[in-house]
Amino acid sequence: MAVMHNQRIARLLNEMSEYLEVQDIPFKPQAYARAAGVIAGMTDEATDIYDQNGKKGLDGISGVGRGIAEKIEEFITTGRIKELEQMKKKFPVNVSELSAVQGVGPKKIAVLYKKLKIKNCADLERAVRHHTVAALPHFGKKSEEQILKGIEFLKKGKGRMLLGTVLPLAQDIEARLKKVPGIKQVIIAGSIRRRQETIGDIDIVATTAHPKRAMDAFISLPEVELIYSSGATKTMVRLSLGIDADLRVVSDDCYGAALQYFTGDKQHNIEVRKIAIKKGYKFSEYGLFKGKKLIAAKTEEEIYQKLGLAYMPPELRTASGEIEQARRNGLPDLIPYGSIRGDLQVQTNWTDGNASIEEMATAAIKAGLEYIAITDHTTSLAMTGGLDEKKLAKQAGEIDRLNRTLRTKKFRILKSAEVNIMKDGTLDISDAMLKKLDLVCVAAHSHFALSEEDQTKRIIQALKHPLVNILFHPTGRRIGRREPYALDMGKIIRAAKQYGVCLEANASPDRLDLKDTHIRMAVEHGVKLVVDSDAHAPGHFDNLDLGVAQVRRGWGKRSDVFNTLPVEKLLVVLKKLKKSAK
DNA sequence: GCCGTTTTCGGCCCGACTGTTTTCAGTCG
Repeated sequence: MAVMHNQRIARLLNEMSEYLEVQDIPFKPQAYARAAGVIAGMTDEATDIYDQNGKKGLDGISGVGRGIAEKIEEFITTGRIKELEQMKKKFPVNVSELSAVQGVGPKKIAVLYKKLKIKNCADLERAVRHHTVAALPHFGKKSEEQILKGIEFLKKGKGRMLLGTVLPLAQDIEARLKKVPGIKQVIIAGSIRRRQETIGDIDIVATTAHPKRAMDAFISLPEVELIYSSGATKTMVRLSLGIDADLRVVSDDCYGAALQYFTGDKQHNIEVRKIAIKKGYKFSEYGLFKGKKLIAAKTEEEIYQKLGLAYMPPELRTASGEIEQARRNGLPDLIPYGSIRGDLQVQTNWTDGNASIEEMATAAIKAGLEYIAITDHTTSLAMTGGLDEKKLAKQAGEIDRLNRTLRTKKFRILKSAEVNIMKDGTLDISDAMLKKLDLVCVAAHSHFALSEEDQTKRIIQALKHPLVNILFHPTGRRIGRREPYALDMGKIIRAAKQYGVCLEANASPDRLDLKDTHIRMAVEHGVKLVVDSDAHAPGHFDNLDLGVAQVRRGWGKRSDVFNTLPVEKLLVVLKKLKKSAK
C-alpha cells in the first residue's frame, strides 16, 4: 500500500472543502477545512492511528467525526475518495487555481462555470479579455479589471515567500511607520508574528487617534505599487517586492484585541471566539464584551486571562492543542530568542563557504556567539571540494593556531565536519580521523530518490555509528525548490533517541529543516536538538533566530536545545548522550 | 459534518471594504 502522509490526507480534505463550498453547501466546508488543518499539524501519522485503532482512532482526532473518519479510511485503503471524484466530475473546475485570484471566491467560481463554462485561469483570462464576464450578475467592468490584475500577479509571483525574505522588509516598514507623528504603536502581526516558514502577506496593526494620518503614510510608502482598497480603518496594498500588505488602524484602547485578532491564525481565533461565546461574551478586534460592557481590550494577556486561558506566544497559535494546554496552564516555557551560544554548522572557503575560518570566527564574535564548529564537507562531496583526511588534519592545525589567538576573547572554534552519508549509510571518513574531531556531524547529500524504507534504513545506519553526534538538515528539503526526501520521521526520531544523536533545526531560510511538527515529535520523545545557521558567509549568523522560531513553533524549550549551553558543558553532554546510547 | 463545564439537536466567528446595488452579496483576513 502506498504511504499516505498527513499532508496528502490534509490536501484531499481541503479539496473536499473547496468543492463543497462552490456548491454552496453550508457548514460542511468548514468542517472539512478544520479537519484538514488539524491533520496537517499532527505529530502522529493518521495512517498509524488507523493501523492501531481503525476508524475509532481517527474519530478520536479533534475535528474528525464519523463522516470524515470514513473518508480518511476510504482514502487509506483505496487511495481515493469516491465522493470527491463525483463532485469533480459534476463540477470539472480547478477550484484552488481560480480561488487564488484576488476577488474570486466560491460564489463567483460557481457563476463563472455555470454561465461561461470557465474551468481554470486560462479560461477566465480569455473571457475577461472578451468582456463576457462583466455582463454576469454581481460582476462589472471593475471586477474584470481586478481579475485581470489578479491573474497577472499570479503569473508573476509564485505564491508565498520565505519568512527570511519578508521579515527584514516588514521590520523596516514597521520602523518607518513608528516615526509617523501621531502613531502610538505599530506592530507586525499575522503569519510573520507567528513566524510561519512562509508568508502570504504582511499584516500590520497600528494604534492612533488620527487614522487618516496613518493611512496616508502607509499608502505613500515608496514600495506601494497598487492600492486594492483603503477605508477609515483598513487599507490593503501590493508592494513592489511582490507581496501584499494590510494595515489595520484602531484606537490605543483596543490594541490587545486588534493584535490578537490580526495575529491569528484563523483557526486559533475561531476556537478562542467560541470560548468567548460559551462564557457569554462577544469577542472582536475591538475587545471582549459582555453585552455593551467592555471586559478587556488593552492587552492580549488580559483578554486571554478573562477567557480562562494562559498567554499563548504567537508561534503556538495554530489550533493544535495550545488552547487546551493554556486552559490547564500546561504550556511549555519556550526557548527565548537570542539564546543560541554557539553555531554548530559553519562552512568556510576550505569547501563551499565564501570566507576563511578566521573571518567566520570574527563574524560570529560580532554576532555575540561564544563558539562555532567548522563543518566543511568531506571527500565524497566532490562538487564542493570536500576535505579528505589529510586536509581535515591540516585544517585542525589551523584551528588550533586560531584558538590560541582567540583565547583572550573567550571564543572557541570546534573541529568538526559535515561528514557525507554514503548510499549504504556508511561514512566517508575513517573512525581514526573522526576521533580527532570535537564533534561529528553527518548529512545526506545524494541518493534522494531512494524509497522511504531504504532512505530511513540508510540514515539510521549512520546514526548507529558510535562517533556520530548530530544529524544535519534531516529531510534535505529546500522550501519551494526541493521536496524533502522520503523518510519515516517517527523511526528516525526513535533511532536518534536510542543512539544518542541530536537532530538539527537548520535556520537557513529556505531549509528550516526540521519542520515544526517534526520538532514537536522530537521534543515529545526527549530527543535533543541543535539550532544551526548553516552559515556559508559571515552574514548568515543573523539567521539563527529563524531556527529558534522554528523550535518555538515545535513547542521546544531551552533545555531541548544543546547549543544554548556554554561550550565546555556542550561537549560534556554530547559525550554523555552518546555513552547512554544502547 | 462536528460538537457539547448550559446542548446528542441545533447551533456553527466577526467585521471592513468594494462593487453592483437600490438595501446587499461576495470576498477577505
